[in-house]
Amino acid sequence: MKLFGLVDCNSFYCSCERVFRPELRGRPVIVLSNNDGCAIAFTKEAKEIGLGLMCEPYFKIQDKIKKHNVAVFSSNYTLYDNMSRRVMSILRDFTPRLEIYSVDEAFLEFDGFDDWDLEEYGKKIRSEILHQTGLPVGIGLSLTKVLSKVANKIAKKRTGVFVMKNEVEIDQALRSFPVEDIWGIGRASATKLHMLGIKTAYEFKVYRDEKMIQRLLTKTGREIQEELRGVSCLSVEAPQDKKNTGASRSFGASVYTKKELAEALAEFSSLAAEKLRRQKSVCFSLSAFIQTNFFKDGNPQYYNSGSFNFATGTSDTLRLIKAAHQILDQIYRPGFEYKKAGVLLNHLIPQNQNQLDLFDEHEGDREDLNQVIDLINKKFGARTIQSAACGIGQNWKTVANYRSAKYTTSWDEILRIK
DNA sequence: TCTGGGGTCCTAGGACCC
DNA sequence: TCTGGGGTCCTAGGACCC
Repeated sequence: MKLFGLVDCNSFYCSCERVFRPELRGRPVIVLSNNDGCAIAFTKEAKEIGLGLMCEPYFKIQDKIKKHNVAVFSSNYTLYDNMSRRVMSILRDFTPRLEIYSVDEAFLEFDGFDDWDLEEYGKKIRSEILHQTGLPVGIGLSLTKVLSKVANKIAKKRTGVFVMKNEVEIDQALRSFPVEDIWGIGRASATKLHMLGIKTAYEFKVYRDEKMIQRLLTKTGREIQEELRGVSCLSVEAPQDKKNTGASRSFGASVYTKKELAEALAEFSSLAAEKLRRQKSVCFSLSAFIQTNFFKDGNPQYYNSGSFNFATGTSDTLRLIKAAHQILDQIYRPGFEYKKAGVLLNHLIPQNQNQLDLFDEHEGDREDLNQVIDLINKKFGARTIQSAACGIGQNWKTVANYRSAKYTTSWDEILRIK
């Protein structure tokens, strides 16, 4: 019998911070989004005092933060990525069938483990990760991916591990599981299901009008229903190349000039190009957008975007910057207070399938140059070397007032023990 | 004063072709 | 009044995820 497991780190970002600041144990901790804009991660203690609303603006919760002595961190993705890698590599020791689903979650597939005490095995995985990284995880095991997600949520309320293998156990769990908490059922689908009188996962599972589900929730919803019935539709997937990528940010300060937008777009193009090269792909199209702050009601609003197609696939930073700047020439309008911009790369294919265009007069990709840039930046830190187009002052740069150190990836910032 | 970023999948409908 | 039929490809937009 095949079984699926879902391992998920508890309050991942907060836990990463706490590993290096053990005095914060038992204290509420939150982590803010880019620009310290809103809260995106919360420890149990933070949720207990009424925080925990995803993407609640920081300025709206400041009173609570002061009152309850909440520890606040800017997000430190360098640290979280590195911690994530450590967790995933431990998981790989337990099963070769592993799908890294997000920075803090992985699906595991177990085949031929029928005689094993999976509860015990789960506990072993859990204690190994805790021991080696200091991060607490929850583990759910069941017959399908969707069911393992359910099991995982239940695990978190208990000892950290929960296995449900037979129909009786599963149905009992599903009866008290709200339909809107199922993985893949968002707000819109939940509303539709409620209108059909379906409130719990169990009621969804046994709802017989499958055509109606197909019509209202499309193929995705039907598959979820099957998965609840124990019929596996979703498999554990090997990592695949991204089909799109990009980079976008809100600005730390308001931006008015074309020059600053050009710098920002150059920076985002560089970031996106690095991602492209990391997965050894090239893109055939780049689109760029600029926009004002939509939260400011009184202000005149503006959004525009444009795209640029390449005759041959490219991952060359300078070529991408040039394209982004051409788009900016077309979409920039003076007189607006800009708050956000971004670059998206589309039509990605593997670099080794890229065909050179005989008639292309273009200088082509500076592959050697890009490789050297990537190497230097990897060794000495991001943006050690970059295009001058990205600017020097960068006063639009992301704000991060509460950033912790890069404890695990930078010798300069390594933890000191007195 | 202050409101994130990066993805995937599915479907409907338009454009186009014979 | 009545205005083919069937197929493919592409894109925009919705919904969802962490």
